[in-house]
Amino acid sequence: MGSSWGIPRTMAEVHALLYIVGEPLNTDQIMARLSISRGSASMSLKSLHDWGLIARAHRRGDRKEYFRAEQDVWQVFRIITRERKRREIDPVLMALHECRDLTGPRATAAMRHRSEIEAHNLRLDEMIEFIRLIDSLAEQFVSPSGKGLRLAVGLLGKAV
Amino acid sequence: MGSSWGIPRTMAEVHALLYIVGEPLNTDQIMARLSISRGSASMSLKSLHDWGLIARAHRRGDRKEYFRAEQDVWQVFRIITRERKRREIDPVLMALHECRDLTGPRATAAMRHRSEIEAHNLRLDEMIEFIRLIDSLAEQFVSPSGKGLRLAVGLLGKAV
DNA sequence: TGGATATTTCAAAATTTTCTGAAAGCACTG
DNA sequence: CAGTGCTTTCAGAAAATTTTGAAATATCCA
Repeated sequence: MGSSWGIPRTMAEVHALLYIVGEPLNTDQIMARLSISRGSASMSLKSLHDWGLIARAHRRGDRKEYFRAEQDVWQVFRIITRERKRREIDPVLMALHECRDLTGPRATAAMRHRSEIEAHNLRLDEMIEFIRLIDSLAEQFVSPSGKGLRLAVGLLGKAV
Repeated sequence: MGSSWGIPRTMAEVHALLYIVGEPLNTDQIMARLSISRGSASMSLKSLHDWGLIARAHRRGDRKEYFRAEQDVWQVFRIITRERKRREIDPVLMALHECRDLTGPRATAAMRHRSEIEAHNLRLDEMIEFIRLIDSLAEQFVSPSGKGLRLAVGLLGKAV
């Protein structure tokens, strides 16, 4: 599933395994089950943990680290959305602002190509405004309260 | 921008160029401007055209084909969302259904691991239901009427 | 602290994705 | 229907991404 979601294949597989198995597994179990290398397993687990999709767990009498996957699909979706927003929207907004700064009032002092620059700026502003909207929409979806997404589904369902 | 959006770099650049320039360009102009090969330009233009992000245009007295980019950011977003839904949600739904079929009533006839299979099925059903919701949400966003997205932004803005 | 076990790192290898450029294909014109 | 100009195709090249595996590092416990 995750491979079409912009997530490395192995990382997606590790998460899928932990999600489906439901109970905590350790690195060796994961390696064996998925036929992947130790390095790969370690990296995938680290990423998944950074994202918050899995939690460390320990068994007493066992020094190995075990990992358990978040089980709530809504929460999983929220986490993935947050990450995608971070990767796909935030940098774009920053880039747009940088572009805008380059042709701001100060930069147009040269007064050459004035109207052309202004046309570009209009277009840029329109785009910045738009991405801002999408950004705040995404923000709602990932809000920790968790209300945004359910609300959207509910509202749009009715609004059809 | 588009490179973090799951779109090939060159394709994104071609679209950006056409969008920013605003007026139609032909293949040679695009090649020159972006320093890319003819094949690459042709393929990118084909994809963009398939998506509906650019339209063919002709100048009289000129046999070359010109391309003009869709100028409305909302429409651009809708098109990209439609494509991403097609690539990221639809196949997942199909895969989930396939999985579900494998462990459906017929398959459990063997009666072994019965409860384990049922637990998996519950999980699977939960996920299918969830992805269905997301899918219909996306459907609203890409609806040709174009109301879905604006509505969502409006509603959620108020709902904060 | 030493030794044993578990985890992380990272350069090189494998894989996947994307681009190139030459050749084939098409369509118009004389 | 041959010539010209433009577009598309696709096998191989290049680039980007991901994985491996062994060495380095960290952790635990006697």
